[in-house]
Amino acid sequence: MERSELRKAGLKVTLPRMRILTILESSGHRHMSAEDIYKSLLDSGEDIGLATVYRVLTQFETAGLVSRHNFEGGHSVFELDTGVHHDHIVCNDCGRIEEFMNPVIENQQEKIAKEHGFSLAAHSMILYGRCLTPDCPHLDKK
Amino acid sequence: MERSELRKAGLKVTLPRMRILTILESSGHRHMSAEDIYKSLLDSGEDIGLATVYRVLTQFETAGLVSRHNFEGGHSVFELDTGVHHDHIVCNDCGRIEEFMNPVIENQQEKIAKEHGFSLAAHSMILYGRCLTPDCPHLDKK
DNA sequence: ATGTATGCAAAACATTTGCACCTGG
DNA sequence: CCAGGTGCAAATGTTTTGCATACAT
Repeated sequence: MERSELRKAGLKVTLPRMRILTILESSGHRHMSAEDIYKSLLDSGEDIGLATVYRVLTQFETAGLVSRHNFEGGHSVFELDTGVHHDHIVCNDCGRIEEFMNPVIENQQEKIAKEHGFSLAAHSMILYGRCLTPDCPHLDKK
Repeated sequence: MERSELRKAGLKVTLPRMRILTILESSGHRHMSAEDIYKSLLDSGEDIGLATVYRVLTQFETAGLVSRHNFEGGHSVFELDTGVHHDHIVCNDCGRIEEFMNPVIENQQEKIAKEHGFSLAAHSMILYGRCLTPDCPHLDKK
């Protein structure tokens, strides 16, 4: 149960935190911006401020419950941290986000860091392209 | 000469544009934020607005003279586009930025896109870590 | 009760835009 | 001369913060 996850992180079990966790778990989209989550809360009738959404997400990130990714265009997306590392490929047209994990790339990253005398702390790897699924809007664009 | 580069891009050869090009060419740092460039202009006594710096950089990016990278923390860095693709590894402590190009990673990216049914348009690959150079401040941090 | 959390509004950034004035070709 | 460029200030979009109030433990 998630109440214990919060307590473990030293966070009080509050309604906003529970609701935000629930949305991240049950929304159809694993990847959501703070604004997405905020709107989703409003839609379900909750009266939770956007500032709280940001505060809670930041705390969750610190606690390792959530991970944040900086996408192009200066906005972040959040997702539940399942503990399994992966990177992302994003469709420029429909916004679809898919996850991948490529061991070859992960290995090369370590190798590159070593070659440059760095100890690797993190990386951001995002592929941008166009998915060719039937409902992707780019097919209609002139 | 760079005047022709500008003309080729359909841009008038103006003082701000020349100055910004010069800074990008001759500054010790290949990677600069808009603010960095703006400050550098002020230091050399130029009276050029920050808005102009952004406008010019955006035009240069469109013209392929400059490339922009979205770094962590929601700010962009710009660099002269030499035509040679590369990615970046950044020191979290001293901000040092080094460039690399790894053919294995580039290949895997194409492969991943294919596997997911995407046509790849671009990618952002940034490694974050700590460089172990003698003057890097992290060595002093307690 | 008491230290945390929250809501709201205001602040902080990075970046963009509207507009009157200036300037390169 | 005149389209395009620039400075400045105001607007944007995203995220953070100050503060008085409300809540979990």
